[in-house]
Amino acid sequence: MTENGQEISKIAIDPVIFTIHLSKLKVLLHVREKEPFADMKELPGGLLLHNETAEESLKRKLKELVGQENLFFKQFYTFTEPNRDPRERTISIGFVSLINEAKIKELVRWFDYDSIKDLAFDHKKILQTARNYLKENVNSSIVKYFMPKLFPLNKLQEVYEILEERKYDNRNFRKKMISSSIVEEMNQLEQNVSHRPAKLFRFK
Amino acid sequence: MTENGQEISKIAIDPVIFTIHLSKLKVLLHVREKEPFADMKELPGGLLLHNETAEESLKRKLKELVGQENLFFKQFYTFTEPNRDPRERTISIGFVSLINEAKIKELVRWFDYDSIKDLAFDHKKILQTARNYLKENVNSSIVKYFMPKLFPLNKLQEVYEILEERKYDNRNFRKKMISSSIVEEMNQLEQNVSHRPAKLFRFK
DNA sequence: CCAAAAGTGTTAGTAGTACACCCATGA
DNA sequence: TCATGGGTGTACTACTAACACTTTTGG
Repeated sequence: MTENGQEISKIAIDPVIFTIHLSKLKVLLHVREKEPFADMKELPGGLLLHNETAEESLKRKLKELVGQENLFFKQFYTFTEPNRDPRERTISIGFVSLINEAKIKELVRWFDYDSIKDLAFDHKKILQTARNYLKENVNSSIVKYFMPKLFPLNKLQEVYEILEERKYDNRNFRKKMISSSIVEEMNQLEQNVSHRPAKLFRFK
Repeated sequence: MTENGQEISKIAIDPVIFTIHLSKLKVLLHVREKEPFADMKELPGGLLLHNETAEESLKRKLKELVGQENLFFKQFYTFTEPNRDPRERTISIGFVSLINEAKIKELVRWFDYDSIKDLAFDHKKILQTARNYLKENVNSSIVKYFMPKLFPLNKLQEVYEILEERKYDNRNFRKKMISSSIVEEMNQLEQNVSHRPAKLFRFK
């Protein structure tokens, strides 16, 4: 605190990185080694360095975490509770980031969103706010980031359903995607499946 | 800067307070007295105090600025450019806030959004981001904050048109508002107008 | 009686919803 | 031939868009 009562603070970014794997929404978490909250899980955030914007800091973090810096990301809220970090005041800029499972090397640190219990600090609240943001902003340009280049329409439908927590009618869903030119059919079929192979589509 | 390169920063809030007066979108601005940017206009922001969340700080500011603290407000983005304040690092949490013109005592410090030129710091950018946020999030629960308790439907249409920068067909607009139960007719007429008086409505 | 803004209905097109069976493939 | 998921059409409803004239009031 400076002498006139104006606060100075550390600045953190907390990325909530989502992916979909085996029909489940997953989030990247760390296990804390040190106090406070030792052994609890936390979002893989970090502090802003000198001369760095929040977005630059996030990109640095994404590269470190998943080896890539050109993922989708979006600021969704800044958390400013004075005691959210018991050590010293730290405000945290929350980001939602999305990654396609095919780009992930190891799945160890990814946890089912629905099974996540307590997290360190206020990270449970940050996580829920991010989930809510994601749910309210589902559209084809968001969903795109979860999909591989080529995919069957039914996989696309599944991703929409997981993100929005609702069901679509299969016939209506296909009609909508095709007629609104969101996707286009490629001349390829799914391989190595023990049922009728699906036609593959891509985003236009 | 702390010794390991981790940045500490002052934390500001910058409220972009909108109202509509005489069919124009207006914003509350201050004229700076001191350097840097002396005599230029700026958003009426301020620094977070010790033990204060961004939202508490904003409410304190709103009370000071317009005498009320229960206005609509929403965080829309946090600005973190390292040199956005030439004196020392300050990040700013941007808020959109809305007020009905009837609650404003003096209109001196309110400026037409469309006529605002350069502002101090990065406030022009903050202002444009806020305007954009507002435009993309127009709905009846936002528009409500611009309206008095009772209003003619045509005034409501005008507010939608200003916020969204588009026109509505008068007949279709009225049908939609009434049939979707957003508003209800009261048994009162406009007073003291030199033309056919309009029926007054309120939000349900 | 004029100026000013309020108020009113119909039609056509588009988008969304509900619904049940056959198809192609591998095992 | 069976199990598995892929793939298809029609009818109804709801919403959106286009469009022009009459009404009520004060001055």
